[in-house]
Amino acid sequence: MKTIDTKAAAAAPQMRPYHHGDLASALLDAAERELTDKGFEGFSLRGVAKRAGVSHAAPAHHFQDVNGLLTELAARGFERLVSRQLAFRKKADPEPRAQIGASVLGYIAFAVENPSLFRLMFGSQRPDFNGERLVQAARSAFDDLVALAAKATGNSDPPDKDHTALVDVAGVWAVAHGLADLLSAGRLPLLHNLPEAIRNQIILKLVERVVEPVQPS
Amino acid sequence: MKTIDTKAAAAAPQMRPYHHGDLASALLDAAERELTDKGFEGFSLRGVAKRAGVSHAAPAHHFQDVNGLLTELAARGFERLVSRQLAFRKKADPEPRAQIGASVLGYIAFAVENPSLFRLMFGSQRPDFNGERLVQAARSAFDDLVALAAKATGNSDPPDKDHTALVDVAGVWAVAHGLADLLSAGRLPLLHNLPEAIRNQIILKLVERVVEPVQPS
DNA sequence: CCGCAAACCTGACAGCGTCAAGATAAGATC
DNA sequence: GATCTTATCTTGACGCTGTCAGGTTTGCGG
Repeated sequence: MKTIDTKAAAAAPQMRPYHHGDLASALLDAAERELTDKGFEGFSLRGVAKRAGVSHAAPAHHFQDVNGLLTELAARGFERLVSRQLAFRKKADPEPRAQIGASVLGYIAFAVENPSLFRLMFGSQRPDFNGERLVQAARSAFDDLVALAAKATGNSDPPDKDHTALVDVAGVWAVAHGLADLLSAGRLPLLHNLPEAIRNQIILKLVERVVEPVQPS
Repeated sequence: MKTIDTKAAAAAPQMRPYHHGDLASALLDAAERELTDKGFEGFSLRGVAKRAGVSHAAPAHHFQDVNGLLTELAARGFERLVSRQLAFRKKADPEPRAQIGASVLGYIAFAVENPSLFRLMFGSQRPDFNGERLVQAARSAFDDLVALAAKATGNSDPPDKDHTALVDVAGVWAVAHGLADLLSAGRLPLLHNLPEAIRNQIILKLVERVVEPVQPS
């Protein structure tokens, strides 16, 4: 008979509502809380299981091991990173360079809002970066930026032969990631202590410099 | 000064004396090997002790705990980061902007050469960043860059009121750190697969863009 | 209704960091 | 030179971790 818990079925109808209902996503939620609470170095699989209210060995049935769980967590992180950038772009001027600036601001905002997740995504070796899932999620963020840079500088097509296009992409990527990493770690007090408006202004100015080739008049 | 017992050393060189002589630095050496071998996430204090040939509890007499050892390791890392930058600067043109470029190349070279140590220094929360030792070592790297940027742009004195000087410093810092982090993690294959000469050329071009304020006239 | 397989639990194992207590060597004091 | 002191290092134990083996519950297909 249909003795399925209604709220569990409503929460994730496509998942298998066997015992717990949807332990897989419940574990992911718990894992994210564990990550933000304990940091990615204090992360514990047993702690996640306890948060989800299951035994310490239950996660093994949904994720191969703790690294598998972290891999899925990182993949979701990359997807959210992209959507954060898109949200910033939506509210910005459609002009390509403004879009790049908005993307960078979104990138940095994500890192500051989710420092532990950001470290897991870029600083950890525990997620499986050979897996299809994670690779694709990570690449989508990159491809987005490449396309934007190409539109802004007029250098079309993927950057290969011509290094000038490469400089643009690498520059934006580097500035965004460098600021994101330093700011999310609180390692750049000069910028960190500024009011957000001014800080964003500075960031945008930096992006302007990087993306615009120096014109020798 | 520590003098190893002569008869013990002469009689059986492979049989270590009860008192090591200079275990503190031996542990640091072993810790660095452990770090490069196992990565900063697989790092184990017991593994370090085994490498140094002592019992698992011996390190406690020289470092408060594993985080204390990692703190010292990170502090030495910052010192080496500075010296690596200085080495690059020595071989470069004394002109301020060339010096900045050399510094960035040194920064990146250090990160690529010591990826695990770099993560420990910037991505980990285990070292004690409140301790005097580590703070001073980390600041020296930063101050160096600030002084250089001031010299290059003509904006003297520490960057405080005027944000333009701040943009310069933050820009160079961000580009250097962003590229260093991404390259050392192999997360920027576009640049990573290029021959080093071309890669350095691109990096220098990027630094040029960031450090040079856009001149409207 | 029955059986089966998926989902979950209990218990065990080795490895980890750390504390307590004992053993040893080096130096100080007499 | 003998004894005391103290720093150094070892051994053993504790609770924590991730993972595996085997047993138990649960829902679904026959």
